[in-house]
This record gives sequence, structure tokens and C-alpha cells, in this order.
Amino acid sequence: MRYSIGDVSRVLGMTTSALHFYEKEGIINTPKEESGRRYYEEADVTRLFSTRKYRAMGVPVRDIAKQFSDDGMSGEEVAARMRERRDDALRAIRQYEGLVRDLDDLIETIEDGLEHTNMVDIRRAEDMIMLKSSSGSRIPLNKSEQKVMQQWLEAMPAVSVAICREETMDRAVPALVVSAARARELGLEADDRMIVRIPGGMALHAVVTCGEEQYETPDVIFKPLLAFARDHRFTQRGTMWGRMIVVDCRDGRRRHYYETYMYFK
Amino acid sequence: MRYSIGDVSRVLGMTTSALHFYEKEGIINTPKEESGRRYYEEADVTRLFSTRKYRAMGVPVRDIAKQFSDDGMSGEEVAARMRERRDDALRAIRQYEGLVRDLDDLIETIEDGLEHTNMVDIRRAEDMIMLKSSSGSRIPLNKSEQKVMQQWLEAMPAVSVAICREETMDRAVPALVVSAARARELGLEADDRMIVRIPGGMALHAVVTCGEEQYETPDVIFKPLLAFARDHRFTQRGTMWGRMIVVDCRDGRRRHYYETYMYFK
DNA sequence: TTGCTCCTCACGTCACGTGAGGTGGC
DNA sequence: TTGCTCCTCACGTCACGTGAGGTGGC
Repeated sequence: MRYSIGDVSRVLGMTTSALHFYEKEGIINTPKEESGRRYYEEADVTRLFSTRKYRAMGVPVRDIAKQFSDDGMSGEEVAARMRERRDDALRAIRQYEGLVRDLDDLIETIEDGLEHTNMVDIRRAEDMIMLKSSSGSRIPLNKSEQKVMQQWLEAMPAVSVAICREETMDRAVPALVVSAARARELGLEADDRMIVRIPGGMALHAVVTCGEEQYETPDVIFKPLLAFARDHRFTQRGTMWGRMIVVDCRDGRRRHYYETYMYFK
Repeated sequence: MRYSIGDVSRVLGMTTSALHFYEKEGIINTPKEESGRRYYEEADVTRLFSTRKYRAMGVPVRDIAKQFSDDGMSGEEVAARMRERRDDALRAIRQYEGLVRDLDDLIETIEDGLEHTNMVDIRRAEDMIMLKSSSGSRIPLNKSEQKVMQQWLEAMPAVSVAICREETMDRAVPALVVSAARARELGLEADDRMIVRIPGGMALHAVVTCGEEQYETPDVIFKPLLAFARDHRFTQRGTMWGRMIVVDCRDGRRRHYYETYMYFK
């Protein structure tokens, strides 16, 4: 049996140019008729089916071509390749599972926060870890600090852009936050000078909004918590912090939403 | 604070040209100094950190630029986008989980098969479903059959390239196989004329090898089972079938490995 | 003064899909 | 004879990375 490129492409669910491409890459080598038309035989079709199988596993076309070439791979080598693909797939699953958990957390915080902006409540916070540069700026100028921060950014969205103010400091500084549990899973570490550990506990909590003024005076995000604390006689304990959860960009005015926490005595 | 492109790129873990690209795409709009050099401010850095977060969720750069533009997205819209990403991630997890199971099955079959080629044993087979074209060829010429076969091929590697010979037929024909359980999960269906259901049960089983002759005489893959059946007085029952598990392409001689099954009375 | 950083193109990647413009087969 | 299929380029996609070749700042 000889099949036209149209029939083969329809069965494979690809355009004819995909088959041209496979030919160019050496997956198949279809002799053309005098008319210039290609006809595919059983062996070609089987090869194309196998190609689809390995593509579904994520093997690059060039590797498939090599595998099927006259100096191709042994059965054992193919099995080894499959095991690698299996391990890649497992890694991808773990990656996506982390992403789903991080997104669930973020989405819940955002939806709750959009509805209850500027309302202070009291809730239990998790153990957190913050990363800040020794220079107190978003971008460290020291190369080893840059490297650590890069690793933290790779763990987004588990890691959030944050602002923190330690009890002993008179000014808030930019930072990154991540829950201590997630940091452990992700293997996030750093020098003790860059890190602030914030043990969980009961805390004043609010989602607040601010504009561009946060860059000049990052303390602005703590205003509602501080006002509430003053009115109701709460005294700050430990590090006060907030993480950016979303930015609203409608109508050209940028509203940044921060989820903020203040522990009290 | 103003940061150089080098510092920013090191913290982000990207090259400077990635930042040029983001600028071109409208993510940031960095005014250049008279010297022609870019300097990034806190707001730019925060925007770039957020960009990294949305990229980690799989949002395309162009969409991030739109989201952050002056006529950008509201907080609710961003939350809705995140929910979509979450659902995409869940779908990806299910996809990869299926792939891992299919690969585990394949790898085990291949490793066992490579070691015990041509040795007949008796084992319990699962319920299977085979798909064959009404014309008895690899590629149906009927368009609706082509569409069904395309859907099956999309389910690779759960679906395997196969050869089957029904009890009532005098010749083996090309087909595709999938376990009945997997077919249900994947939603694989077809017309009854295209499908052969093979209930599981005790069967003669062997992994056999063959070369290009399989395309002329596909029955060749059943030889070892038939010889064993004759010698030991087993009588065929139902549909005999085999699935291609791997092809060994060393030294230009192509050896196809088929796992074959024959049910008996 | 010397590296070092930065600048602007241009091209490559990966696996195809989408035309354009033309010819031959059923 | 008329569509229909097929042919061969060429270009687009997506998110950058990698030079080349040159200039200005510390």
C-alpha cells in the first residue's frame, strides 16, 4: 500500500509541512515519484507513528531522527532514554504541584484582600523567612548577595516581593518573603546577615493599597496597622512585614495591594 | 536608588538582552541617560520582579505587558488569570501523571522483553481495545476513520502500534491497541466496526523480534506463539495480538520488538 | 590609561503552521 | 475541463541567548 501525504497528515493530525519538516530532519526518507509527489509506505507510516510516540514523551525531533538512523540506538539505550523522560515528567509534576499550592494561597489572599481592603483583623501567621540585602535596597550591589537573591526569585511565586521593618529599625526596607515551610521544600538558604526569621503567631493583619509613594516611603504600607495598634493599645513585637499580592492597573492609576502583618505583645 | 542593567540582570538571572527585550515589549520603559545607558529605579525593579512571577506561572510576556499597561487589568481580572493558570497546571499534572504510568508500563515491558526475547510464558493479560481501519491498512482512506485514528494517536504512548489477527480471519492486520482501563480514562471511543474488544485472561505471551518483513507478512510476529501452541497442544481463542514496544537500530539493521499474546481454550 | 560595562543590530533556537505562487493528477 | 492535491520556498512564532563590532564611563 502507498499513501498520499494528505491521508498520512490527517491521520497524524499534522499539516503536510510537518511531514516535509520530518523529511528534512531525516526522520523519513521518502522517494518521490516522477511527478514529484511523495508516497508513503507501511514502514514510513510506522516510523511516523513511532515519532509521534516519542514526541509525546518530549524527545526532540533531532534525537528521534538519530535514534532511528542507520547508526541508531539499541533497545537498551531507548529504554534508558525513556527512564530519563519518566524522571523529567516526575520533576515536572512536583514543579506544577508546588505551583498549584502557591497559586491557591495567592488567589485566596487576593480575593479576600480585594473584598476587605484596609480592614484590620487578627489572625495566626505562619513561620516566615525574609531576605534583604545588606545595603537595604531592592538590588544588592554585592555579587554573592545578587546570586542568593536570584535563587530566591527562581522560587517565585512561592517567594513574594515584600517590605519589612524590624523592631530595632526606624525605617522599612525592601525584601523578599517566603513561608518557612516552603523555603525548606525549595531548599532556599542564605547567609544570616541577609535573612530575618519571623516565627509565626497571632498578629494584626490587613490588606492595604498604595501607589508609587511606596518606593520613597515604604513604611506607608504599615499605616493602617499602626493606627489600629495605637487606637487599641497593641504594642509591636518582632518584625512587621508585608508582601505585595497584586497590582491593579486600571485607568492608568496603579494601586498596589500589600498583605501586612504586625505581631504584638 | 538607580541600578545598572548589569546588576539588575544578575539578580533576575537573565542576560541584559532579556531586559532589552522586555523594554521592546513594553514591560518597562526606561529612560536613557545622555550617555545612552539605562538606569533602573525601584519601580522598574518591582515591575521586573512581578514579571518574573507571572512568567513562572506561564503567562506570556505580551500578556504581562498588557496587564501592567496604563489600560491594564484590575485585581479581579488578575485573580481570574491566576485561576486559569492554576487549572492549566492541574491539567498538566494529570497529563504528566498519565505519561509516567504509561512509561513505567512500557519500560518494564521493554526491559523484561529484551532479556527474554522469544521465550514463551503464560500470563494474565488485561482487557484491551484495538482499533483497525475497515480497509485493513495502517492509514484509512475514509475521512471519519482518519479522524478517529488521529484521536487515538494523540493518546500515545498509552496507545501502541499493533498487529492483530482475529479468530475468524486468515491474516493479521495492522491496528492500534490500548488497555481498556486507559481508554476509558482517556475517553477513547470509536465505531464498533473499527474496534475489537479483547477481554483479559490467561494467554501465551512472548516478546519477539522481526525485521522489515513484518510489513509484507505481519503474521510473522505470531510464529513463536503458534509454534509453542502446536507443540504443547494449546488451541487459539479470540484475537491474537502484538504491540510494538521498541525498535533496535544499531548497525543499520532494524530489529522490531513486539510483545505478543495468544489466548487459549 | 586600561579594562569593564554598556550600546545596537543581527542571527539562531525549536517544531512546526501559514500563506504565496505555481504545476500536475483524477 | 474543473477542482483538488501537491510542490517549493519564505516567513512567522516565542522568549530570549549569543556573538559582532563599536563606544563611553570608572
